[in-house]
Amino acid sequence: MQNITDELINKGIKPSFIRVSVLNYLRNTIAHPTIETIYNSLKTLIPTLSKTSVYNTVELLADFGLINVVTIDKNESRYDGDIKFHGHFKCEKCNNLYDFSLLDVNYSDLKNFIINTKDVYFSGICANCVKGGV
Amino acid sequence: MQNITDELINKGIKPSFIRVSVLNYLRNTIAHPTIETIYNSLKTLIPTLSKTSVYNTVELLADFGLINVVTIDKNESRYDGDIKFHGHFKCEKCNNLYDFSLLDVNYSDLKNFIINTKDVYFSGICANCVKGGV
DNA sequence: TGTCTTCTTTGTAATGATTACAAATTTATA
DNA sequence: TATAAATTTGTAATCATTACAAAGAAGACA
Ligand SMILES: [Mn+2]
Ligand SMILES: [Mn+2]
Ligand SMILES: [Zn+2]
Ligand SMILES: [Zn+2]
Repeated sequence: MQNITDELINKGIKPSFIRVSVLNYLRNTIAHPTIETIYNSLKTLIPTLSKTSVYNTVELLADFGLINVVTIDKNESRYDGDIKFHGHFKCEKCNNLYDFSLLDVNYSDLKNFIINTKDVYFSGICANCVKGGV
Repeated sequence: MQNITDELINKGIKPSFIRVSVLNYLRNTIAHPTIETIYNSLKTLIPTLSKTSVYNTVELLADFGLINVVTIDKNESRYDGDIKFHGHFKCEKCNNLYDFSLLDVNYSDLKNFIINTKDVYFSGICANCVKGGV
């Protein structure tokens, strides 16, 4: 938890309880939760929490590069506390999001372009659903 | 235009005027237009056109694999008449969408997964905006 | 401590793309 | 032509996200 606080301070962000809680939550889940899920998960820890604060907080954290926004879902953003470069797979059956390693993305045609973000989104059926699901 | 009609027929889709027009429009632009843009562009050709029909049509075309939906834009889908595998770059300054060649995407960790779609989205500043924009 | 200022958090309303759906229109079939 | 089926349209509903002003908490200073 101290490291989370330090991460915020190092970026010049005041480590309010909400900010520390949201960042800590995202750093300790692989679920790539939605706003709704983050909100519900922290509600017991922070009973006065508002959904607007969750929106505000993830926007702030994303702006400072502390988390990533995963827009693989067309109608609901998901948030990722893992900012190492990796790909995302969405299962069309169970809707779970999986991380996978990206060794390299080999491209051309972008001479003189400045590339700031690289997102790789796959979709299909996950191994668990392939062999019968739950 | 005949080839567009045939494409629809080959998929078992009745080639109504709207369907042929939308598919033909998407096959002849590199702009990756939004629903709004498609609607406005075809309004002169089809004065009675409704936005709902544009939604219905692109959904149908996408379901049959005749076009691709590009969800690089968080709040508005874009549609692509080019179904060959390629990446998309979104310029944060001019908001234009650019195609680029993807030689290969080298990944691991997806053993026993069935992969149906692969999307590669980059963002940053395009070459034109880098050297001063318009 | 009390006052003033600034930052954070909250609740509510507005926005806007997408979806739902039934009526109207067109097209196919007998 | 009459009937059925498919397509198209207009309007209303949905719902994630954004805007915004009020409320609350924290910091500075005397
Ligand atoms: Mn991830
Ligand atoms: Mn394209
Ligand atoms: Zn699955
Ligand atoms: Zn540009």
